[in-house]
Amino acid sequence: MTIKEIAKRANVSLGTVDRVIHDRGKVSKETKEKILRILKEVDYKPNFYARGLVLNKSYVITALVPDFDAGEYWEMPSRGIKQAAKDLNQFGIKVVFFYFDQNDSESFIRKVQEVLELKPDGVILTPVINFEAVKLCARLRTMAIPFSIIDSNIQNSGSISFIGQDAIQSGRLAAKLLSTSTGGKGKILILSIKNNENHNKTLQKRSEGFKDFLSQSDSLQDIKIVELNVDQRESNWKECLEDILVGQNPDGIYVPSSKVHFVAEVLMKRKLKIKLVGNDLIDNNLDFIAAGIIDYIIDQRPETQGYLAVENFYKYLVTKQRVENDYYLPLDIITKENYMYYRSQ
Amino acid sequence: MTIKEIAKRANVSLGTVDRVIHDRGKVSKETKEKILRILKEVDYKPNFYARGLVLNKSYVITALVPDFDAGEYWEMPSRGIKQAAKDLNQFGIKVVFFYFDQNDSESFIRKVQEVLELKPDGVILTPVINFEAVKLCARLRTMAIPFSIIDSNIQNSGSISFIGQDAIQSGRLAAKLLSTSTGGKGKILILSIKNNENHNKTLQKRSEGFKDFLSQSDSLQDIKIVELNVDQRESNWKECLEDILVGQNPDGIYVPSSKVHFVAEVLMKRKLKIKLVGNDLIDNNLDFIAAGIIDYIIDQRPETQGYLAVENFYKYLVTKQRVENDYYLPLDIITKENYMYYRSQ
DNA sequence: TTGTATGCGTTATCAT
DNA sequence: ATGATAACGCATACAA
Repeated sequence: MTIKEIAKRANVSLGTVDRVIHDRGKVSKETKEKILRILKEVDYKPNFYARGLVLNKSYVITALVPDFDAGEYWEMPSRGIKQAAKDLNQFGIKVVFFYFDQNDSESFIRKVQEVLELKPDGVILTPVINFEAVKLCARLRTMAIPFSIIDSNIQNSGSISFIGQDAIQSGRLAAKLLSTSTGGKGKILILSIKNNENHNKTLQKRSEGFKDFLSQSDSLQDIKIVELNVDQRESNWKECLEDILVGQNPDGIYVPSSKVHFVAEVLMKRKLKIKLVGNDLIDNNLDFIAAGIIDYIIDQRPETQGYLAVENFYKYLVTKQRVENDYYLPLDIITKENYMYYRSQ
Repeated sequence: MTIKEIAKRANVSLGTVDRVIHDRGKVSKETKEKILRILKEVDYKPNFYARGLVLNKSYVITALVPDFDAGEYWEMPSRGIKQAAKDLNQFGIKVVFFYFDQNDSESFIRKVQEVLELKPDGVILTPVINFEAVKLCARLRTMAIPFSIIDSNIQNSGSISFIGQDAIQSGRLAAKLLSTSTGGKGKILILSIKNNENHNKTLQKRSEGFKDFLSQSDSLQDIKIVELNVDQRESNWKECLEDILVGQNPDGIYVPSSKVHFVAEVLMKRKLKIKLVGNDLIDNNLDFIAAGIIDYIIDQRPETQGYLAVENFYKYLVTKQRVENDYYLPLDIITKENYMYYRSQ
């Protein structure tokens, strides 16, 4: 059903119908009501193609994400964002990337400046440098630029959506898998590998969930937990790591981040048979999952997170649909027997 | 870059450019080459909206799937297909469902007749009634109607794509999870619940993969496997099931289908603590996963399968993109700690 | 308050 | 072999 046909039905011109549809006023009450009635009756849906053609708008979305080396975690959201940019290009969606150094607040602040100068139609941001990210949210609100947050959330940020993970539940899940693997007993090591003070919120929540799970289960009271950190800013951190693993010799290890491959490396080299659970099916972890050195990876689809963030803007800006506020992605359990079907979804 | 602009560059009218783009001939060799060169130079991409508007085509896709009661497996693919039909409606994609009784070949044959009479632009089919499905593929090929297969595959069918699961690997994965849960030892029961002779190909492959995994692992040679069937066509099959479970009293049970909830029911009722692994996060299994009665569910995203099948036709028919031939979906591992994020993806 | 005309980019048809 | 033009449905500027 087209506007023209509706106009004919209502005995008015299509201009009048259009004014009613867009609520531009200048229509008498009676005709407005009549047209509204017909519109509802025929369940009028504007022709997507005609609408897109005449509007011919394009939208610039900026993606403010940490830079990365190949194989690292932040490559994944970037991939998803790029793929979505490609798929949605025909609808006028353009994505401009701004990469910052996650260990350097100043670099984030500089990139924020560049983003704001661009006056984009939407911003995708990652709250890795939390304090500055919160400030950015406030500025975007006053500038009336819609934004969405991926990875981890900022409460009451005013974003159109959050797309990410439930980090606490991720930790609980890890605890379930690891404790099952060690037969519900033994010594378990929670090993955090950090390289700055900024983005350990997620690590912290995962550890919390992990411990919570073990403490709440009556049958797992025999498990002994040891919590240790390794700081990548120390020059000898790799030796530290090795010393810890050999010295502690636990039955299971949980690394609440994508850096589990560093541990896997040591286990392989030293031929240590220790159950190992970590996060994120990044390239660096892939071989260790395939070899069974890492027993389980918990993955929250970072690629999909990036993709959905862009797609959400498409829905929000182009099709004017409402978008979900909070979008928690599934916590995928990945192991030697199913990892091969998890790449490039 | 529009056709008009390209025409100006080439000093011809836009009609000529159009003839070159669509290779309709009636263009001199020199001008054709010149235009082709410019087209490549500017990387011309037709405006999606204008194209859609002027073509104004609509496509009818038929979905030939088994009927179901609420909460059963086949509800999932149907849901995905419906969702895709809704999302892609604006692009002229219309889906017509034909539900058949999976225990009655005749009903399938009747529905096939109806499908063919409709002369659809595409067919989505499920090879549950394998023999008849193979015949249908042949007829669709001669009628030049593109079709795609979901769930389980038919070799060399000539489909534009297959979207489904790797059933053997699914069985292997189940074996890994269940054997880990029983501590790598004990008695394990493979329990198939059937109600016809048609669709046990998937069950068979899963069982095969399951046994294969156990036999190939040196450390799992202590595990004793018992294989049993329950036939739902017997009036007293529920009692049979109960007798088996109580009589065998195994350490772990693998039900290679979505019907694992029937076993879970008995375990709950009889308060039996037996490790249980099955397939498909259908509504009927949901409460048992939440309660921890079912330890692991392996799910191959049946909803996504349906969605992708329709989306593939959109790509194939509307945007004329190439589509993937074989599309194996990830084997998701679902358990008490992560099931809540797997519904309505 | 209402109606009309123009254009968006592509396709397809009709003249030349 | 080439060019001109109408049509798709919608949005909008402008005329009445």
